[in-house]
Amino acid sequence: MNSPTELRRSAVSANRIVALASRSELASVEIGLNAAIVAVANNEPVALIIRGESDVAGATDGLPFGPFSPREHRTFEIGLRDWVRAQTGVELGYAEQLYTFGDRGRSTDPGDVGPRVVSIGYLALTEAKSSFELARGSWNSWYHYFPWEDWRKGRPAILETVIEPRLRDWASRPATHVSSTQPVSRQERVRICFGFDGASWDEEKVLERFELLYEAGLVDEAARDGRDSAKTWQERPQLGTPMRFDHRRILATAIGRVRAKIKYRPVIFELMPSEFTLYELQRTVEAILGPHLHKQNFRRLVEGAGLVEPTGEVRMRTGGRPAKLFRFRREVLLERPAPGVRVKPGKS
Amino acid sequence: MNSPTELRRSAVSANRIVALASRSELASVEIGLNAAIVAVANNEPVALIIRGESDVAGATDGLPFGPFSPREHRTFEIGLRDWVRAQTGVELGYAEQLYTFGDRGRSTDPGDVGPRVVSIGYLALTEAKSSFELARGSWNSWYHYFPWEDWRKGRPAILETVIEPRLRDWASRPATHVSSTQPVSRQERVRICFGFDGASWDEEKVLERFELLYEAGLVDEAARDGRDSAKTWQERPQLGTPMRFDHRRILATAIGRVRAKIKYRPVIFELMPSEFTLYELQRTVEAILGPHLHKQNFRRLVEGAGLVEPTGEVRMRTGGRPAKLFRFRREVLLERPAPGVRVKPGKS
DNA sequence: CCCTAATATACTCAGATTGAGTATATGATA
DNA sequence: TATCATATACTCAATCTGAGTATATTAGGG
Repeated sequence: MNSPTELRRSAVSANRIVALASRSELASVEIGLNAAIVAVANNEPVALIIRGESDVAGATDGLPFGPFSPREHRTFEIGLRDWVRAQTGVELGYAEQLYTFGDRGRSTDPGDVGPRVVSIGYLALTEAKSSFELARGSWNSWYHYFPWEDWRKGRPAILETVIEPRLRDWASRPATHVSSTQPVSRQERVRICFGFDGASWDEEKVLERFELLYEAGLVDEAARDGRDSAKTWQERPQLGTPMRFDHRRILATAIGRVRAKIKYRPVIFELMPSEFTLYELQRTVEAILGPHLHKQNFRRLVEGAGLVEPTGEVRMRTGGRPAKLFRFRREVLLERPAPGVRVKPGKS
Repeated sequence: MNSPTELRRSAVSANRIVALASRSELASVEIGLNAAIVAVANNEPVALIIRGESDVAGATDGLPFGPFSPREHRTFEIGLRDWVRAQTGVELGYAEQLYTFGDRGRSTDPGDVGPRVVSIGYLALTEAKSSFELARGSWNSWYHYFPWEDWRKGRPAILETVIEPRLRDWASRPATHVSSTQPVSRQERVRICFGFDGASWDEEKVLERFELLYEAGLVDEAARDGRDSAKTWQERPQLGTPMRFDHRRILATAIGRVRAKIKYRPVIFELMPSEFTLYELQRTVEAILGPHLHKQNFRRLVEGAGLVEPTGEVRMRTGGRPAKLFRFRREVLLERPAPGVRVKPGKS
């Protein structure tokens, strides 16, 4: 088995396909880089938001956006760091590519067949500096844009009062396009994504939830893009602050990715100062993940995994017994395959 | 906190940045879609390979590659499925975006400043059909391209005999560019990626390992791209079959992603026929992950997680007691947040 | 100066999960 | 019908995990 059985009748060589790629129909694509720059400030998870002119639907907020110029930059990431620094004054720590967005019908101009902007979304993590140090933009809470993701005070009321009834309504209507590639019913998708009927809430499904609200026409972007589903609502509540272009979708992707990532990579420390107490670390994790964690077990986990080491110092005036200060043990990266904050929600 | 503190002095609006994106320096980027189409045939993990004309270094093998034409396709994925079907006759099951590759110096033509091809890599999983059903291309074993990843018969000898001495040599030489963004020494990277000095082997680090070999100039692609490190070797062994463009890098990314993914999503069933025995399932998982698993615990895990249900039928002529046939229980998707084959290697 | 509130840190314990073993069932084959 | 080879079932100890109680150490009020 596994012997290469290249079929000789394949007349079209890969070379010809590459040649195809040079034809004009392809040259009309433009590439932009979008950065979801995430930080935690005062236990609030924030993203760096640039306010621009209103789009046709009145949205002003957007993510930092920069052109990718092949001549200047050897890689996407170098380009990204460059213009983020130039535009906002922020020096990115950790950065990873998220997703490349290129769907038609996501732009402001739904019918366009002209040059399309393909945007490569990046997730970047950084320590929250004071807003006054920003050359441009501001740190806004995630939950400004995704109020239904904010579980820090328990299940957000907006789920019961607004989202659930409308999504159930939408799910009960027949799908416009019955597609065979979609084996799961609307009902089931709604149930799983939003944890209705006793299904559990998966904090990582941020994008799936946003996509569902978009499909159902319940977010402003759907109306702006002229989706039919948006027209079926008599009056539509505003679910979170809308963003320009498809930036809210990119931010949703970023939030989902961070929430998943801190569980298996020690990226949480990108958001922390160099020295911190274990409780500060826990609060930061909670800011990202949502519900509170069991304090004692969190400590056991973090220390047991060798993620941190005490500096020897303590922090006074904590309101009680002084807290030991810790720093990130970079060496874990060399010791364990995938060290992360593998936490599960608990009591207290 | 978290009140939007947009600074008024930000004169450059996001709109102007978007306008920038329309300038000619950006219009010169072309987009291609690459698919790493993965299957398992006779317990061998394979990818669909297209053989084309030799590149300057003599590499002929490549991944299926197709242009992305914005006019024709609403989304990348639709475009991908379309030309994969047209080119190879394969109907893709599961597909997910992997990564967008755009580094300069990765192309055949290192000094180019002209139009750059940005390729969006996709991972697709499919049930292995007979090679004769392929309109074009052939199913080749992964390990053809990455022999050091094949741990099915224990640690591959090539690691000891060829890779380790050369990587140690390379690691002991000073880095050409001492970069502050690279806090980990060459020695440490080599140790962690390849599991030397008692470090554990992480089967997911496929890309990291390939990148390291590339940096060290030990794979043919590095010589082709004119990397200095490749010139330092008197005679260079061929480490795996080279591929055209940066397709081996894309394939490495794909392998790493599948290996990670089957642990937390039930994608393994995309590679299986609709009915199978538990041992067949285990063999497929082993083909993807490498070392063998503990049989009894594997069964307990898979059944316990509700991933499969018996069909009631049995498969005779297994060489012993007949094996029950199972099918994938699609309902798990609706029950558990992230069901996958969370397996760890074991004995027997 | 001592008591109390508040927080940090330490220890305990039962139930669940996991690694790894042994035992039994059953068809194919000689 | 004995034996082989494989499938399947059961067992058990070690570890991990969720969740609780107990103790230490400061700040601040009287």
